[in-house]
Amino acid sequence: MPKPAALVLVDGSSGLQFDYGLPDHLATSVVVGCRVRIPLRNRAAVGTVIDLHEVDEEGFKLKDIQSLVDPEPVLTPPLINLARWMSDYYTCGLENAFRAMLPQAARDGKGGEQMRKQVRLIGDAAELVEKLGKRARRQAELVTHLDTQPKKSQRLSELLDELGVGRPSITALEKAGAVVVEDVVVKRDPFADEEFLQSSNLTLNPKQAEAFAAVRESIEQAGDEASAIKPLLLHGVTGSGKTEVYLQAIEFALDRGQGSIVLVPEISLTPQTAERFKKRFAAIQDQVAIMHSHLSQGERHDEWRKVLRREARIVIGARSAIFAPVENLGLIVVDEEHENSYKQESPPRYHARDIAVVRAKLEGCAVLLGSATPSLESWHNTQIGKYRLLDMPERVDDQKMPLIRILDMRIEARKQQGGMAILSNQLRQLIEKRVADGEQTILFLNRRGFARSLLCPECGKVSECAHCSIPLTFHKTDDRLICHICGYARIVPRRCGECNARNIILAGYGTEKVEEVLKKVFTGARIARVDTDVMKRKNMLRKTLADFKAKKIDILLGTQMIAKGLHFPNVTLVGILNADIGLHVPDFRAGERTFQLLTQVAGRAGRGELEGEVVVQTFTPHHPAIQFARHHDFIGFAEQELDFRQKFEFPPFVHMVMVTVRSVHAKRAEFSLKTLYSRLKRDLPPGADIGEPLPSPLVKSHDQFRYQTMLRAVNPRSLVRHIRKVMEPLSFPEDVIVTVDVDPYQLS
DNA sequence: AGCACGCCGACT
DNA sequence: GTCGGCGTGCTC
Repeated sequence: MPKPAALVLVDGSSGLQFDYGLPDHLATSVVVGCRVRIPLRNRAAVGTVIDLHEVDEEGFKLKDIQSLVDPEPVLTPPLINLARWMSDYYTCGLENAFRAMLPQAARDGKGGEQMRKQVRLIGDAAELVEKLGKRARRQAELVTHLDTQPKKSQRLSELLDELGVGRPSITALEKAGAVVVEDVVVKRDPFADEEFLQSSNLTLNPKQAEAFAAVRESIEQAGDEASAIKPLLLHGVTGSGKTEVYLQAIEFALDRGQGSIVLVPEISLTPQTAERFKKRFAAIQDQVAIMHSHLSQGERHDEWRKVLRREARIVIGARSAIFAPVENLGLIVVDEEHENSYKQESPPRYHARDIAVVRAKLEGCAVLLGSATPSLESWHNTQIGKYRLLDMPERVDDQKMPLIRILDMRIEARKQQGGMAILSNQLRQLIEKRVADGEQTILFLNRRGFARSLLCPECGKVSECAHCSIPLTFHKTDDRLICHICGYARIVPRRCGECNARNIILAGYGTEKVEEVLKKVFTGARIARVDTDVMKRKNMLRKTLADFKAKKIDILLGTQMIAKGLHFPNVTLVGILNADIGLHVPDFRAGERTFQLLTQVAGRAGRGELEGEVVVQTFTPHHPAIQFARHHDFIGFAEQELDFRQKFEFPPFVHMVMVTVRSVHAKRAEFSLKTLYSRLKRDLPPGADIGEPLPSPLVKSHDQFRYQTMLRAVNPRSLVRHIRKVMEPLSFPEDVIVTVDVDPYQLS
């Protein structure tokens, strides 16, 4: 006889799904999306209800759900559908998709408290070792080890890792009463709240009004089941007032009772951004939830709860906020949609902008992507009619775009014989004038440290990281060589490790070196440096930027950190010291990234009454990314770049899937990839192809050797299905890790 | 005999 | 993922 049952996806079980019976007291409260406690074998487990249906008990008896972790469902039906889509598209496993959607605290249902298992020794070590003797060698080792630990206890997972013992050994000791395994609470931070004064809507200029009308229309239409509503791409130059359009669109949705999600890149989610949104909706301040990675577990959980309970209807957040459980969603905004930080580089390797588009489709809501330099993926979609393009080509303040000058550093290098050609004469003169006139300068260099590498002129050896295959960067402040991949640091050698030569050369330059040069050249000027090294100290960044705004600093030198979103009206000169960094990396997106970066940095100039000027120093002045950026010509750049992408079959004309094999043993990684490659190559779906198995451009990282092969296809679904089918029956050695990255952004 | 360890299949 | 069952091989 058929009986009602709940299909439960069990946590941490690599995808097990089982049916469970519904006891009377839970018959009505268990719905799809609930987290439940269930018996599994002889232990207790937690899982997510993914379906309710009827089953015939044949041959076995259904076990009952024991209890609810959370009285309410934590995942809405559209989110479950979204997770299914993700697991299919990214081959990531449904439970991985769910994991991305829920804050950890909500997953374990322990009220936001993070627990960990701790093993503590009770009883006398010497006595126990004596008793265990040589019979239970492993157990004796454990006891001896625990005896040396502070409080005679250690985290279970660490213990297993460090000693290489199995869980059974600990269970045996536990049974014998020699140790106890206990749950320990990890403390969370408190949450501080602020007060915000209401700000009101600004008047929209004609272009903004046009864009807003389109968004409004989209929000209104999205509700109708029948109309497949197009995503909107808002191409608005820096300073064209995109945020005001977002704000009014959110308000419009809110008036209809609909919630909104606004995604911003992690770096732009500064207190100022959050403040702008909180201020606009100050009357309903608690309705704005903020989500980003710098919140503590508890804080994140609190914000997420506010959304779940419908206390917050507007969510502002970084990447993972796309999964906020907003009910009756009206609008999703993805600001700076071209930003690479929307791509998650750990499983599930999703792209939040793409998820936004899919979620909008599933939820039947509007989606608005905004950028001054749209990704070629999104731009292409407007060209083929998949997305609707909205255009805001002018600044709200009617300011002209800054004049951009390109300086050929090849000529400069010839002039400054033997020098490093860091600062051209023209740029130096322009800065001098600004300092004299009391105007401010921003200098941009996307490389931190003092020297890029230490080079031996005798044998050509470069000091490399012990764990990664890249040169170590010399940091003068710390007087250390530091690896920018893994953080490994070592003292600076006086002699070459290879040939013992003494005359080691500092090759290439970074912000530290430039700061030193600037101090020598502009004596008396007030100079500040902004990069992750200086800004490690808390509030240092905020203080430096405040000083700069207060005109206490003449020249601000920095890395990417100063490229985005900052508004300083007194800055009339922006210098890009080396536009070529990042241009010659083995990545088909190198040109696109450089164009985006140059445009963004240039946008820092002339934001006030005074006109701005931008100087770009480069060794490749004719590169299209540089030339089009110079003329503020996004469309021109997109056209030529798309030509190139089409000709060489790169995204957005195909989808790519990167298969990477990692291992501490180079040979094993290489061999495993070759095996995998030969199997992937058989029966490739039509239209798909696979590249040679090769060492990754960064062949060694964090002590692991990496080998990769790139697959491409117009239709990613069939390709991913093929990869999944090939990999399923395959097992690799324990120390070999295989990853599949769909639509990868990191190619090294 | 008692224990460690590796392999394998089941878990509703 | 994790547990239990089973076979093997080692030590007492």
